[in-house]
Amino acid sequence: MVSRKRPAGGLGRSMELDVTKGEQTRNDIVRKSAPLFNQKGYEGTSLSDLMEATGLQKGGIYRHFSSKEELATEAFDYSWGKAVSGRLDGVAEVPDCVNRLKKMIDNFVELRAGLVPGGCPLMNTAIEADDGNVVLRARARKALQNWTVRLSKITTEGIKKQQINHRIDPLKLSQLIIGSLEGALLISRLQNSDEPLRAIKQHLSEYLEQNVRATIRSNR
Amino acid sequence: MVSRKRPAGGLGRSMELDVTKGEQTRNDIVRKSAPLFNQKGYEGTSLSDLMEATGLQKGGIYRHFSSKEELATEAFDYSWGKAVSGRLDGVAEVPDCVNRLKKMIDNFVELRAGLVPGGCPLMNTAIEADDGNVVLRARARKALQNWTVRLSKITTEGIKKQQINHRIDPLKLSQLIIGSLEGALLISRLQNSDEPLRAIKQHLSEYLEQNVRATIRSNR
DNA sequence: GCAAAAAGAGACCATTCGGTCTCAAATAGG
DNA sequence: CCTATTTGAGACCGAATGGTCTCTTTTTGC
Repeated sequence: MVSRKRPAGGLGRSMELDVTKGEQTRNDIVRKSAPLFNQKGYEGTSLSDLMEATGLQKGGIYRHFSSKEELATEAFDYSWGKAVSGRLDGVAEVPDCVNRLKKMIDNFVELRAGLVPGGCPLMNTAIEADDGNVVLRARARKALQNWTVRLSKITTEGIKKQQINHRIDPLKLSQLIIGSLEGALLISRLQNSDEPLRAIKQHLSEYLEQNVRATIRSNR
Repeated sequence: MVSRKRPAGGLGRSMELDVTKGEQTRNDIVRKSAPLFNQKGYEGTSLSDLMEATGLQKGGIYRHFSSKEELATEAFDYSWGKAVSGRLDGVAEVPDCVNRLKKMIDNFVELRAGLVPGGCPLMNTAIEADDGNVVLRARARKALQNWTVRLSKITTEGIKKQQINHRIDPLKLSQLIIGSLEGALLISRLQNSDEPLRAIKQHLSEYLEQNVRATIRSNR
């Protein structure tokens, strides 16, 4: 494991783009364990669960990860990555910044199922790790931070382009949107109903149009 | 344990209002374990934790509860009861229904700390039990249901008294408020900042005044 | 104050937990 | 093809888990 890996442009035996057997297995472990961690939580997911899901024995798993926590961390990153990319899917293509925010909200509401089994990784991890695992909590914080910044940039751009009211605080707006969506998701999951999510989408949409979008002649 | 309890009006030896030693202990166990469950979760709270918190041995605890789950359930009810009573504190006294909703929101935002250690029991339990413990999940659902109905009644009364726009759907409004508050709480906890909570309070307040309160002459 | 009932301590139990280590099998570079 | 390295199986470990049961101590009603 020194410096002999990745045969450069070698079109050798591997069919999966220069990926060593070990690396492939490692990725598989993360990919297969991510839904488990998201559904059952860090503590709720046992080594036996992971063995069953991956089809490996302990030795096989611990060969690639030094601890359950390390695996859980990477699994969270994997789940979060999927969630974020889903929510931002097609967002960049929308020219108007208010519509871009609305598109993101729409993605959140519509894609919530199927994308990542077990609900929003951020919410799940934030709550479980809140009074416990510091590593995971830090990861969740970073994830939220990252998402917030992404949204804020849209708003900032919108203000610059005079599409968004310049009195709007980008950070606050981002937190408002994220909080509202996460809260509605919580209610929706508990009630087994899409209604709360659709209601918040409607609510935020009206708010964005009425209070966020720059008026034609926004003088004061 | 037949029918010899509670000496009626007997001002006998008990100083705590006719409460048997056993009942007292039982209550103590619930009261002392509730914060633990709310902070560390159901799975995250071990029997040893409970023994330490209550100052009892296993035998002492299991004398009063048949399982950890039974205790956790009662502990949730206890925590939730405290949370609800805190949030509704002084609400009934407010005459105007819109102001009553605002008072409840205010209570939620201001009393969030100190009341119940570990955050909102509903959110915590809902998420941990979502893909696991069915008993606790049912309890969380019921709690949400109860809270929703309480808010809805305020809105319904407001509509009848012509304080609230009759086109408002009480159930949807309740879910909007609850979802927004819970979501903001999640963000606030993760960021260690009150700001998101204060922002949602402001946001909801404006929404209530502009879109929910009945206008003097609400004709269409 | 006494006898009966309730309460609690704590030894004990099987099971599962996360984690380690050895050794055989599979892979990979020359 | 052949050997060095990587990979994975699985026996093993101590600690901790939730739960049971017996026996002493305390409370209780009379």
